[in-house]
Formats: sequence, C-alpha cells, structure tokens
Amino acid sequence: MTTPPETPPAAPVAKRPVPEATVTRLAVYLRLLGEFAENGAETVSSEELATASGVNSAKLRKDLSYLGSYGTRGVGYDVASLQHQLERVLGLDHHQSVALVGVGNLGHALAGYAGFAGRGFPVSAMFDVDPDLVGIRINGIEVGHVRDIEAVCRDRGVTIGMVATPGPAAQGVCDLLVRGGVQSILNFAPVVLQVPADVEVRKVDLAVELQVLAFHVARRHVAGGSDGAGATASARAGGTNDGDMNVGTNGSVVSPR
Amino acid sequence: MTTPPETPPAAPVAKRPVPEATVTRLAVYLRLLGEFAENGAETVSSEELATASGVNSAKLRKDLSYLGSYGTRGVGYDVASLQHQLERVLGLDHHQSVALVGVGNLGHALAGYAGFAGRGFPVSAMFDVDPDLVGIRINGIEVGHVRDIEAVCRDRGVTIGMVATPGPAAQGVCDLLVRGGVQSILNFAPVVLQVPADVEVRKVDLAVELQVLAFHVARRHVAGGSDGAGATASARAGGTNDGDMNVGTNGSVVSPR
DNA sequence: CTGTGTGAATTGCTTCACAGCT
DNA sequence: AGCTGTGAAGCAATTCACACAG
Repeated sequence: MTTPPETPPAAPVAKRPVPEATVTRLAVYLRLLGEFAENGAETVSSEELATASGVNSAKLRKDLSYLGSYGTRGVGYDVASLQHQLERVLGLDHHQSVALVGVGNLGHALAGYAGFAGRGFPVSAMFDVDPDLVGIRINGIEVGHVRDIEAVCRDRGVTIGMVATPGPAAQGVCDLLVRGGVQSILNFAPVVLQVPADVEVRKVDLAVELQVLAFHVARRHVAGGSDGAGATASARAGGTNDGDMNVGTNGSVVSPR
Repeated sequence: MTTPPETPPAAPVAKRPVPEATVTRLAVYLRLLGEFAENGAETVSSEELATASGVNSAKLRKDLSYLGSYGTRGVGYDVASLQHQLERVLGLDHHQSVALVGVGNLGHALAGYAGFAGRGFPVSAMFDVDPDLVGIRINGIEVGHVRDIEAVCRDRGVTIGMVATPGPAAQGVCDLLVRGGVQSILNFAPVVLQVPADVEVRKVDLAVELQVLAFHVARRHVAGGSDGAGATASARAGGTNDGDMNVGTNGSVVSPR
C-alpha cells in the first residue's frame, strides 16, 4: 500500500478561488462601506455590515476571508482599508472602459445611468445603426456607427461591452465587440450569446425577472395561506457561467426627474 | 378578502419543490420554445433546447422533470404542449398586473420596454413624485402620484411592483406597494429592501453587474492569459447587420428608436 | 435504437461552532 | 471580554450514467 507522500509542495501564494457567488456580494459590501464611511465610521463589525447587506455575518466573514485577513479580532474591519482591498479585488483600480451598443429605449437610459460613471464605469463609447441616432451626443459622448465598433474598442482599450440592441442584432454586435478585444459583456438582449471561452458574459433579462416573480405569486395561490417559506428581506442572486442570468446589487439608479 | 379555502382536492399531485435556480431557467426555455414554434418545429429534443439555452441537456431534462413528464421517449418534447405547461407553472395563465414606481431615466425605459407587454406583463400603473411627470401619459397609461400607490394597486389587483426610484425613496414606495397588496417586487434601486416574509423581492443592480465583470477582467490579467486567440468563436461578423439567426418574432427588445 | 426520466455521485455554497488573536 | 477567521457539517444544485419507454 503505497501511501502517497502527500507533499503539497510549493504552491506559494496560491491564488484564492473566490467563489462566483462571493464576487457578487463583494460589490454590495463595497457600496455599503461607502455609506458607513460617509457616516464617519472608522470600523465596522461583520455583524453590522452583514445586517446592512442582508446576509448573515458568517457568510460575510467567509466572503472577506477569500481576500485575506483585513479585520482585527475583537474590533472589526477598518472601513477605509477594507474599501481599498475590495476595490483592488474587483479590479476597480484598473481603469475600466465601457462601450454601449444600442442607444434605443433602454440603451439611452443606461447611457445616462448615474450609477455607472459614479462608480468607476464611465461609458466611453456608444454605437447604434439608426441614422437618426448616429452622430448625436449623449453625456458628451458621440454615438458612432456599429460598423466602427471593432476599431474604436481597440483604440480606446474598451474592456467591457454592454449590448442593449434588439435580440436579432445582438450576436452580430457581440462578435464585433469580441473582435475589438472586449473581454466581458453585459447582455440585455433576450438571446444567448455565443462567445469564445475567454470572454465572460452576464445576462440581464428583465422579462425573466418578472416571470420568476410571477411564479412566486402563483405558488402562493396554490399554497394558500402561510407557507412560511419566507426568506427575510434579502434578494436572491445566483447563477454564473453559461447561459445563466443573474442579478446583483448596488448602483444608484436614476433620478425621477 | 378571505379567500375561500379552495379545497385542494386531496392534492394528488405531490408538488415537488422546484429549485429556485430551475425557475429562472424555465423562463428562458419558454422564450426559446416560442422561437422553435415560430420556426414551425413540432417537437424539440432536450439536446436542441439545451444548446439553444446555453445549458447542458441533463440539466434541462432535470429542470423539466420537476413539472412532470411531458416528453416522449425516443422523440423529444411537443413544443406547444411544453409551452403550455411552462406557462402554467410560471403563473402566466393568471393575469399579472404590474405597477412601476419611478418614471425617471430608467423607469421611462422600463415603461416602454416591449419585452414586458409582449410577454404577458403589461405595465398597468405608473407613479412618480415629480409634478412634471405626474399626469403625463406613457404608452397610454397616466402617471399617478406616489401617494396613490396603495389605493390604485389594491383597486387594479397589482401583483408585481417595479421600483425604479433613487435609493433613498425606495423603501418608502416599497412599503406603499406592500400595503397595496403587492406580493412581488423587482427592485432596481441600490438598497436592500425590508419586506414582510410573504413578499418576494428580486434585485437588479446594474453597477454590481459591471463590477462582477470588472473582476473577471482583472482576474484574467493576473492569470496572464495569452491574449488573442478566439477559440470557439462562432458567427461571422459581416459588415452589415447580420443578426439573422433563428430568432423569430418574439425577440423585440428595445427598438433603437 | 433514440432520447427521456431519474437515482446516485459530485461539486459548490452556506451555516455552524469554536479556536485563537487583541 | 469581543470578534475575526476557518475547519467541518449540512444543503442545494449540477453532472453522470443508465434503465426504460416509444
């Protein structure tokens, strides 16, 4: 019976895996840390931050443990320092440049979304095919023609693309973004985008969100009264790779004005 | 008000739990079934539908198995019949009435989102606080004042509320929706809403989506990936709009104007 | 023989509970 | 004491692989 030496050699600074589900929450913690900082807090405990985020404190601590030990036992986490670490892990210290394709109804709203520029994601390029839209300026950015996507993205070092076109056009512009060197795509069109393995896609499908909610309404009818299956007051987030969709948290929405 | 006991007739159909993650995908399958139907398909195999949905076929079969056996071994699933079953499970046979609060930048786009009305979720009420917005009509619906949320929701039997207000206003309108009898809420505001246990909340946070993508971009840098190389890229990106995959009618999202 | 339906194995995420630092 | 960091237990979801229906 040869007992394998079991030598976990080297593996010095082994990259931490950081679960997908955790990454989604890190962004939420970061936003809340900003609020704590505004209120003048120097430190937060896992309990405080967890409650504000709508998760339990053990989960929060485990999430933070993936990025190292930045808390002080018996005290809590230093707000400023933790903010800094989260920004680093989330890649917010690298400059991210965002391109938006499709400046119609939804795209126009996304272009003006205060939560993007305000949180480190200025939209630096926009595209459409409609002659009425190509050439206009939104927030100081001129809308280009879709045919220029590849060149412009390469030129400006765009790392993230947002697709807000009608479904039938989505795969085409996706291909153009990929050829322009875009590594991550946020897809609002109701299609499953085909991309090379090294490109990350996240999908936001509003109709699907409503259908999931409709399911719960229907479920409640069947269940009749109290089924007691209530989660507290948190939202669900799930999914990851492939054609999965997901919701996250954070962002300042739009002012009704 | 008191719903008659609705005597579940011995509940012969021992309802299986239907995992949360599955529900999300069922909505996706339903949309794709619509496209297959448009193309005149009578039946689909799990393999075909799975590929189109971006999941693997075993997962798809397991998902469908939660709602019973509606496939034919050796053949596949009857498209029309499966559509019907999915609609039933997702509660789309019940009439869903949707209210939208916050008709600003994003809210306005949501109001005009073709994917809602086209998929069984007509927005039947809208609200805001801005005097410039209250009273105007969007898609034939008059925007009411936030103070009337409770009464109007009750009156029109609204089951789903969408919150697209700025963060600070979100909890307040959420409370009003709940008092108006709304059972499910789709939250676009960057706050964690507090609701009673019998109300379901889903959160869509656009800034978080971008942060998750940014994480993957940063991660790739660390991994030092050999750039370039499109592995399994797919479609061609010709000069002109090549969005003519087999998307039938269904897919109109936001029309670029 | 084809393709569904499903127990069993696996993987990944969450929760628990407590050792150990301050 | 108080609170973090983390092994280990507990769940939930995904994948495997194959019996069985048409």
